[in-house]
Amino acid sequence: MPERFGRTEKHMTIKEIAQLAGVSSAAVSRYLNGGYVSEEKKEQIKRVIDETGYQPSAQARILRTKKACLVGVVVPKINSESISRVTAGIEQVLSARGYQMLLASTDNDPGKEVTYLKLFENYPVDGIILIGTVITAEHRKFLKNSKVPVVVVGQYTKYANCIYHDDYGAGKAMGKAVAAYLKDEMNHREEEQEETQYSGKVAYIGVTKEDKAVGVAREDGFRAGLKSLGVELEETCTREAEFTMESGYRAAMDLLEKNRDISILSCATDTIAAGAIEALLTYSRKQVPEEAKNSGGRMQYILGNSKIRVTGFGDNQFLKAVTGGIPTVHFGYKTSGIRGAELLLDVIELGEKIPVEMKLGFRMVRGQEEEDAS
Amino acid sequence: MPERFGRTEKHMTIKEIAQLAGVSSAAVSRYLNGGYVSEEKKEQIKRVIDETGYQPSAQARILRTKKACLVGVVVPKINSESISRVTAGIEQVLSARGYQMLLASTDNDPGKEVTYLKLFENYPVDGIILIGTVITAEHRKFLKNSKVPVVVVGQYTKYANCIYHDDYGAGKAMGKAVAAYLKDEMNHREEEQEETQYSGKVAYIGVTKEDKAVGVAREDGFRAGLKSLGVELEETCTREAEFTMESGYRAAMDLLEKNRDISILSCATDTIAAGAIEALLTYSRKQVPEEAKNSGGRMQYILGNSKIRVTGFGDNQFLKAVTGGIPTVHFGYKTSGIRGAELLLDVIELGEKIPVEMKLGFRMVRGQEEEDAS
DNA sequence: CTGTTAGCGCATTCAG
DNA sequence: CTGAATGCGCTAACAG
Repeated sequence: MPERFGRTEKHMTIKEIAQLAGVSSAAVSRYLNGGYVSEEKKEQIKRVIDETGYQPSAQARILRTKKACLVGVVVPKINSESISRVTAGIEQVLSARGYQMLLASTDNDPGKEVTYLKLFENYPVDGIILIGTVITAEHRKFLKNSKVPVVVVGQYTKYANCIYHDDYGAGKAMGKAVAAYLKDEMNHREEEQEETQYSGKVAYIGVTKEDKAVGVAREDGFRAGLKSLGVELEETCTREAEFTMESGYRAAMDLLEKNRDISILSCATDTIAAGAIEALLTYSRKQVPEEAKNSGGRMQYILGNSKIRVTGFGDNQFLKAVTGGIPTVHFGYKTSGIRGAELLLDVIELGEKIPVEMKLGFRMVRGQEEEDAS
Repeated sequence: MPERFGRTEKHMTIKEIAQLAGVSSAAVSRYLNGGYVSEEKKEQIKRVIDETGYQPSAQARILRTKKACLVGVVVPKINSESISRVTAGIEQVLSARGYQMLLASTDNDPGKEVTYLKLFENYPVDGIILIGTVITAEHRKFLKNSKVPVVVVGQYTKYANCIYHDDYGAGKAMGKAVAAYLKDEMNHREEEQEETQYSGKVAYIGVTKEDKAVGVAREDGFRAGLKSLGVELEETCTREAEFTMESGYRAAMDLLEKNRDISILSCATDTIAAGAIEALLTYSRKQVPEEAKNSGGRMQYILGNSKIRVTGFGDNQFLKAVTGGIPTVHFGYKTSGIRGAELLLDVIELGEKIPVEMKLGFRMVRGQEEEDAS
């Protein structure tokens, strides 16, 4: 093991390089930035820089030039497929236009969100993208007074350029699909004169109403979709969860314990849906241990005699891969990242002043079993 | 819609604040940093700052103080449970000690890794944590000469403080478990005198050998574990995949098409395993459409007559939730994040010079079915 | 307690 | 083409 690491070569400044090369610091600066330098001196400078491994302090450069070629992205969490899709989109246009991206994760804490926004504001970044969850008064205040341009992705706001998804429309489409499925099942049962009573009851696991997109628009749309086909969502069959699998698991367990006749369990996100699937798996093992054992624990959708279906939102590929896919909604997450970055760069580079609000559409994704049937 | 956003209030400097408050800039600086200021002037300054919404430029402060209370973390990808566990550990100790964390994702491109390391080196961060994949010559050069302290998590290196996992040991344990399972199955078949021939063949989907931890140590350990119980891994039954589900899917499909007698399919990561599960699901639907249909597409582990088991590494909770769990290995990812951050802060704050190499252990996680049996 | 002064490392004038 | 001088916004050291 070596005795110590790093800092073997003293941290050099442009001045020292200039001295070693026998030129002025300005010449070195020009050399670095493509200004006029004679071939002769170029050689000198190059030699010294190679020898010393000198790297100019971006820090100081930015203080001077006010240009970092960097944008900061504030995200609610790191371990999320939807968010990584957004950041992939952002990164794509950023790197194409010579920018780099720095991420700050708030771990679903809106307070931290503002903290990191302020950090970025006073840190050398040219712009900020906020992948929004809730927009509090603090957020609004920040957006109004920010020294650097900000675009908000995933939430509507009138205080900044924003790109959001048609959560209401998506919710409504899902509500209709769920209602249609229920009616269809009922008809089948009737035709086949099955004994088992089929309630056709639907349950919903939502999220905090403070999240206007996922918590409000998506759920309102869902209810509207159900209602349009005459199905009602009973309040005893709704729960509120965090944006985690564990929380979805708990909510689903509670729902299952208190309601024996749920036919379809819709969740506000695919992550929550994953927790719900886990709950069904656990619950069915508890309830019908024999059956579960015989099927190798794979009968997660079978609870007692009635089949419970789970639906989500977000089109999570991991979930689709390992379960075959549940009914869900595909949002253009990557697209929203792309558009968001483009918007931001237009403001940064072109000084675009006209505010933009952009709403992106969606696409229903049918689940495994329905696909098979078609 | 408002006409434009932000920058409504001109960007103020400490000097302007001082002028408005009728004091010196130094007084304002002291006010901001808790130095001596008379009550009277405090009032003045407070008033002006409140009115203007002034926020000091962290940028300039850091240029001066060489202290950012910030650490940069370079990660290979954003959408990963293991990595988010590491960053959660880092964040935990960082925030407890008054630091903030910035992330840079390289999207599995080792070239970008060095780019971002250099970015952080010249930006105001006090230290860097690299969640390592491959350590190239470029990496070593950087680690040797970095102006700021670096700790590497997830890979062994002698050029920096590092914290890594016992991948060899974990691989070996998994190899042994797989071999034991195979022998057990063979015995069962023999006892019950079943017709179906059971090959007991094992396949492995690994990753690039450039990744010394996952690609080399883990696989070498796995082979050693198998061998210790007399099982061999045939070269025709190995594939190399990227660290993605899609890649795991492709590798598994290829394996299944070219080898009809695989009994157990071990994967270098749970993410790859998820792709393999998807492949089994797809493949079995293709091969035995009737069975698959009858079981609602849930018979992903049944291929023809022989049961194929999938194993992974990483103890992915999402996978466990929706599938019930496959045999895998739990690494102390969060712990490595915690220790890594502690190490880094000790170097930053205490100037700790003694190099540290830390190896963390693991824990086997049995899959769903085995748990049931016990 | 306070204001003045001198840089942090760099890029950009402006004379030469 | 080039070097000396100036200042980005802030804090540390000093003298009041």
